[in-house]
Amino acid sequence: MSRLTLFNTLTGRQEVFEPIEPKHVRMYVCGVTVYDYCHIGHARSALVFDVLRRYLEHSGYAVTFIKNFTDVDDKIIKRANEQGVNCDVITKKFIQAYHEDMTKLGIRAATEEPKATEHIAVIVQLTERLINKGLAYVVDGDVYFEVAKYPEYGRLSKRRLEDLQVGARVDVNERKHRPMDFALWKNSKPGEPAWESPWGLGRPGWHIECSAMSIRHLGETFDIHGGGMDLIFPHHENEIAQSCGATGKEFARYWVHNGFVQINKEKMSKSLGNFFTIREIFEKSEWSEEVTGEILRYFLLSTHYHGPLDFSDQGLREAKNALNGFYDLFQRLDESEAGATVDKELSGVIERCRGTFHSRMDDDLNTPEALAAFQGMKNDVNKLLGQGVSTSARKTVRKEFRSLGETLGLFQLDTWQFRPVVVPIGQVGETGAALPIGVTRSGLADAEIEELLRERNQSRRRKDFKRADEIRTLLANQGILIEDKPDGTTRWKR
RNA sequence: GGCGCCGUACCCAAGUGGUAAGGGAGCAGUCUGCAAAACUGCGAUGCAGCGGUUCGAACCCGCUCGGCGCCUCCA
Repeated sequence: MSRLTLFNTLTGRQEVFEPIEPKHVRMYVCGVTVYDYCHIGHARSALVFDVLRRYLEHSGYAVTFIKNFTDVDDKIIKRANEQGVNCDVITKKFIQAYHEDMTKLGIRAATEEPKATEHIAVIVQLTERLINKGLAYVVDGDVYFEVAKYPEYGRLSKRRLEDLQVGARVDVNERKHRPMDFALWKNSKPGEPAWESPWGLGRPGWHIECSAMSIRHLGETFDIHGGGMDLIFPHHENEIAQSCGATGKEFARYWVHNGFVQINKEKMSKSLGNFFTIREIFEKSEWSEEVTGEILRYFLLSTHYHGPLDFSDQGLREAKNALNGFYDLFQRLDESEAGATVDKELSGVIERCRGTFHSRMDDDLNTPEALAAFQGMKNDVNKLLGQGVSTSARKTVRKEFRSLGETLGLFQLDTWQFRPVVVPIGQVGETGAALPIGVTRSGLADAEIEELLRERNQSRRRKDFKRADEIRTLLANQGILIEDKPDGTTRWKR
């Protein structure tokens, strides 16, 4: 087991993580409201918790990971009305889009991905429980949680009720006892999705669904609850009030929140219109889907999850250049060579990287430091490679990058080549159709490249460097980079 | 009005009491027919500013300046 520590928003401190069950972690993360495509901010949040989940598993825990879809909500209804379709047309479409985007990013599906609309009965039960306890009240088919009845309200977001009421916008809903009270159940208007309930036809409020689904899938008390910083208040504060109010037990023990993705130091958001969707970035990328996914992961993990992160093309380019170095090394590791003079030193290098990686990740998932550990191993291996490393030791190194990198979703590709689709010369442009993603640079088939390199090396042997350089230029124009090795052969990459 | 975050080299970014990781870009060198890659070297006497605590502070305390977030839906 690891000695993982996590920054817990609830206590405001970094704490040693100890799950309720020794070898089993139960975590819940607030997913997305499915009314539009996801942007990079959603990607960051999803990635952070994917990495947390993977690292816990890597550390020997079994993890039950629940991530919900909010599929009943004002914004969804609005969007459906605009398009003159049923809500489930909208939600189905964007749930599918979500899965597509996450797959491209290498983010694994959660153990369960429950939907609010499939938990109406549980939501109703929980609401009844709160009414019976005197913590909620019914007004004309609406049900509200009475915040004043939960004395600990504000303990997550460190706010006092009095402070909130001063500057907060006055709620126009006069049916509430107090402005801070929030809806558990909403009386539905005609044309809105509605379910039978003891209070008439209606639909659930936003916060109650997460309490209901997390309790349903993980129990009344579980280990980790996560989401973006913006959910701390009021969403998570309300979840705590509802859940603890209903069960009388602690809800989640560790609250983990990720920082925002920003554009020019401003929060990326729909209202500001300064957001990039995940699919837009993949579409615009000049690299293949796999490579683009890895660039994005490297970029997003190069900043600690708790802080803000400014999204930029330059940042992406730097991530790509950093990754180039790793895959250049992997290519050299694939080449075989006799000699094993420094194999022993190499195992020391691996051990050191492994130790650093774990201690840095244990420290509140310090992924920037973890990446630095990989850089260190890369540099050390590069130095040793010139001194004689056996083929089996090379394989061991590559395997180590792969297994440690798996936690971050990095270093899993066989080749860092920008060509999921090879379009032999002559075929490009004939169809006139737009090229698939990743082949914007077109390319030559492997055999054609090998043939040209054969000719070039013959030229070099004849000292016909003019012809040799012509071929280099020709290949470069097709996006092929070549590197001459000391033994007279040439390696190439796209 | 309340609560909170951030300010480290050209850029990105760790470090949060013991004398500034790492990456990207740049420059110089080794190697090379040339190139690429790799390797070597160079690069903040200083961590927004000013005070204070301390043997010692980027890290703790106070004030100031600048940027941002939440309090309304938001990852």
